[in-house]
Amino acid sequence: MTADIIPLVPSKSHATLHAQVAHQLRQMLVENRIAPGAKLNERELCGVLNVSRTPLREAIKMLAAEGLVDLLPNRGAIAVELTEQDVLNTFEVMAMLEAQSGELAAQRITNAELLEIKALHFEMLAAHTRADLPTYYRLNATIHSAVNAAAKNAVLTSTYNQVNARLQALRFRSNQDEDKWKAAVKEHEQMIYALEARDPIAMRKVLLTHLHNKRDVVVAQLRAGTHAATMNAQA
Amino acid sequence: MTADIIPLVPSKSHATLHAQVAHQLRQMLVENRIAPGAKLNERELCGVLNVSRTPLREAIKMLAAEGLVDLLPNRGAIAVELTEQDVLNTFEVMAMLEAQSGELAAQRITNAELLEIKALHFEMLAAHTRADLPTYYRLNATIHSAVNAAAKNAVLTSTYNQVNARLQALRFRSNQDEDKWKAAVKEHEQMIYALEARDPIAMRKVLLTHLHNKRDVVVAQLRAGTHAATMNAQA
DNA sequence: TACAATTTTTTTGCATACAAAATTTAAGCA
DNA sequence: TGCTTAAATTTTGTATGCAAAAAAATTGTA
Repeated sequence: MTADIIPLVPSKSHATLHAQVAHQLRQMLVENRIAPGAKLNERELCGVLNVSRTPLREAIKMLAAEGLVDLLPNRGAIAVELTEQDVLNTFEVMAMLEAQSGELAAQRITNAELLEIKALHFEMLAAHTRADLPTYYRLNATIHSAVNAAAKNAVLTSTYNQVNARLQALRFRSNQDEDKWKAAVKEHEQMIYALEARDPIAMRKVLLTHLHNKRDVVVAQLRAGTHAATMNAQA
Repeated sequence: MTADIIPLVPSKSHATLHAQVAHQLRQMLVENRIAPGAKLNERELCGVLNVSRTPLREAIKMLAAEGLVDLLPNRGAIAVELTEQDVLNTFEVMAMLEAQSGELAAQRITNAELLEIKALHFEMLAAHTRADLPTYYRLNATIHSAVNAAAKNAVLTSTYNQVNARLQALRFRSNQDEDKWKAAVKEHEQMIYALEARDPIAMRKVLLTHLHNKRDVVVAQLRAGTHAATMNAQA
């Protein structure tokens, strides 16, 4: 018997086209390569992604179920455009999910997980010191995911990821000022302390504050952006 | 000019086929007409629902994004089968969502909304007295939805509905004993009091207890069911 | 020019067609 | 019989085709 043939195709790229397309579209929406409110033209996207309409449409339906696009009957899909109220509502849910994740994580985290989070935290401090925003954001997201994973609840994780995805497009361009940034780093430190102490209540409190502040940053930026857009429209 | 022709097709049935199909499949899954773990054969479902594979597949993709079915590459979709751990995880998230809904509802509910919930509660008492389980369940779900609506957060509502849908299939057949049932009714009463008092903390507490008990009922039933299935398999 | 109606073009939604993969059935052989 | 292997069938995944709806362009008119 010959050795099994191990496919060179990376296992990460899901076998099916619609899954790949969904992944790519999600990325495009999160990175604002498709603007909020913009129409998703099927023929156009088929060209860009090099697939036929069938898997593309299947992917779009998944994104609709995830709340990333809106379906308009006979008029296709558009990237969701969040009103300020939508953003506030979303943060209200996110805060709850983060608080619960943190509370459970403080109860269930293993030493290995805690050490990894501490390591990530130091990496993030480095990025902050270098004012390397992209790396900071990546590590920040990784830390929050790690806390979430430590809660050991797959349903919570998937719910968290889904709601969070809707906000990513906003945060992607958010450029907080130095004071707010320092405060966020401080909150992350308190988070580490709460995890080390296995203190669920402290953890919940820190994360609620953290999310509260994140919300304020995003809403401020949103208002500034809306204002700028209004002025552009007037010019 | 002639009078406009008003279509007899109910406007509720969404214009697009894939949306209708998604609705029907969701219903079939929730009502256990498609058993957990069962394969969703496309050709077969096309016959039952009288549509071609295109809208059917689009609907299945939406249900996958909602977590109601699992997609197996090149092997189609199967109705999700929740392990006991999955059920516990789901209830952990549901409890959080209900508690938050209740807390917000206590702060934001209008008098009109409160009166309607009280009316529904009395209807539910009637159903309980008559031991009319189907009506009781329907009203119970309606009340919980009404509380949710009173929280005035659309993101919370859609998240709640999505997570709840995964449990509906289990609850559909759950037949609680008289003591548990009385306790549930009692909890609903306390809920009304907390809403009337606009007491968010009491509301949160009641709902956490309520969900905790619901979880225990479902898990007990699940174990009984699994046990029965095991015995059947042995026979 | 401005505006309305009509034609043309584009786009979406659904059905069908075809290829690849998986499953089932049948055949071959110890 | 029991098991492996190969052929037939089914099923999934993707591409294409067609009709209806929407959007854009054109024409006609004041």
